[in-house]
Amino acid sequence: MDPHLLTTFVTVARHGSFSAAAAELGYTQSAISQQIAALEADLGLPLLRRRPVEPTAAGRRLLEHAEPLLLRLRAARADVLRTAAEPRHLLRLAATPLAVNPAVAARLAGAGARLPRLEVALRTCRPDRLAALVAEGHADLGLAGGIAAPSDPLRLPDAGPMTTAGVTEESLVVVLPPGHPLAGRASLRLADLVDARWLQTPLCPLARLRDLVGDGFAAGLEYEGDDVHTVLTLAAAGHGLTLLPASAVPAGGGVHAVPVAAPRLVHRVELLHAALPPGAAADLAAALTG
Amino acid sequence: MDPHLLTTFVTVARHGSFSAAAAELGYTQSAISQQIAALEADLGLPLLRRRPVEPTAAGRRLLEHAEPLLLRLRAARADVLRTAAEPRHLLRLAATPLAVNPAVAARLAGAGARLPRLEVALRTCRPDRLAALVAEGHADLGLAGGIAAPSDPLRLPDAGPMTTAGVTEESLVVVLPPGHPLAGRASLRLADLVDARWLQTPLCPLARLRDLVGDGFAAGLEYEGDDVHTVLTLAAAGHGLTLLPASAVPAGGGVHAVPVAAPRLVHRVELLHAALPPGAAADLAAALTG
DNA sequence: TTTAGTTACGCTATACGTAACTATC
DNA sequence: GATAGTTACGTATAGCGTAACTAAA
Repeated sequence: MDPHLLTTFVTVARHGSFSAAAAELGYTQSAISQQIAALEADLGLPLLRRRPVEPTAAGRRLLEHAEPLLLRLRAARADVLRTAAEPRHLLRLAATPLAVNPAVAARLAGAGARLPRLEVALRTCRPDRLAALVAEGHADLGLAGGIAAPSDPLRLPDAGPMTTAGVTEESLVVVLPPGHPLAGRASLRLADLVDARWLQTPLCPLARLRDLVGDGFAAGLEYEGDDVHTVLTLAAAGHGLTLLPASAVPAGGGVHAVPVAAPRLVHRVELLHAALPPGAAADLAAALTG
Repeated sequence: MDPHLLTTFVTVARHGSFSAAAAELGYTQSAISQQIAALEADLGLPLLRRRPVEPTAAGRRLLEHAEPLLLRLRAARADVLRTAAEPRHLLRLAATPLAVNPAVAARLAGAGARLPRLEVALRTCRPDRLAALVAEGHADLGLAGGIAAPSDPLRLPDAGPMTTAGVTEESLVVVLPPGHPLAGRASLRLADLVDARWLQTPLCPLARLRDLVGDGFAAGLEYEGDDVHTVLTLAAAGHGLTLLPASAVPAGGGVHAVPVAAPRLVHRVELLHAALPPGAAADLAAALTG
């Protein structure tokens, strides 16, 4: 269970090919073969079927573990190295697109005005990747947005010890295409929409909805990106329903936004960070959460 | 960041000695010295100060990561091996002491009556160790008890992908020593007790209370075991207050049990398991959750 | 001076690449 | 027969133990 072998294993599984993995990792194909053999010998189980290369049942199980394991390993290394890192003048802020809502943007602007020496680089990413970005040290601060019950914390992928703090909570709306029979309603109950077709997006993962509401929420179209505009366009074209914070749906933007009456859910934004680098990071964090 | 070196590092840190770690791990002291040196060279940072042996700031940071990392590694191995394990006739059930409450015990008895071929070995352990026990495959099923808001899941230490299902929820009482001024009350608000002295026990961790209620809850005496009787005895002797499910406090047992009015909290029991071994395990799980 | 971690050095086992082999499409 | 993974084998090196060394109590 050497992480080195684990990395090789996930690479082979991803490519479905020893040779391709060898090329990516800078080894010969023979070395990859030997590494996989070593891993299989260690566990005493075949992990891959050959020709075509695909994981066995045990291999699939291992894949589920390997990715988060390797992530945590990288996170641990990054965290330890951070304790000895140079002070940075530039603060790297990563956020999910919906996390930068009007309230958060205003606080950011306020902090920028009050802290003239603060330099912030902002990038957005999918919610499911944000924690990894912060944990691995590619961002100093993370603003994660997600769906949760009021004042409940978000369920973030576990990437090691991290500090989280609630920032804002905003009510959710169901995004309906024009002409939808329910478009005129003042509010909607999600329980009445479990049988509708929904967009599967990282911004509103259906698995999370099933978790919070119950079974149903069949996926219409799956969109793997994190762009709100694209989601709105897809929703307007009737590919499926989705849930967004009210402020993210423009008035008269071709879709109808109907508030969610039950269950009580919000779009919650949380600030997360590992050890903060010295400097303005703590000030910015205070400005965002305070 | 080889797990092998990580294991050596945590062992050395725990013992505060290279030689003691060498003895435990079956190496020479020289090998340990070389392993620590290799780890420090890999990270480019000193992790331990010598004579006396104690972790540096970076070392302390690494220790926080290393334990859960190694746990997950063992859990991954156990989980993969489980896919090829022989069917077991004996089902190993691990539970926190408070998880085996009257309702759960009755369901267990019912399952035993309906499934004559079911053989169950039950062991108890501290709540914070239960997830690890199940993840590492030392138990097939786990019954975890803990304090949570009603219908909220427990916060279990993350030891990899695991299935959880709620089993029971029971109201909580404050355990007061005889003669306590509040003993006569019909109910109590925890917010009024934040300044009292509390028992620090794995069954009712004060960190969790601070999380759910707010600051305060100073620790009187810390008890590291998982024995309910001991906790009751300590509470009766006035070492501090604690929270227990109502069914765990015997009537006329030398202590007063006063229901908690606010915030709304319960003692929740959850069933957790990784991949279930073939056989009666699924039946028992169904009997407990159904 | 004793105790405890480090360094030098030799040995072995591991892990890689080259190249020959083999099985599958 | 071409493609792709395996096996054999030679070499480099990483990791351990023995033993000599060094620094702190």
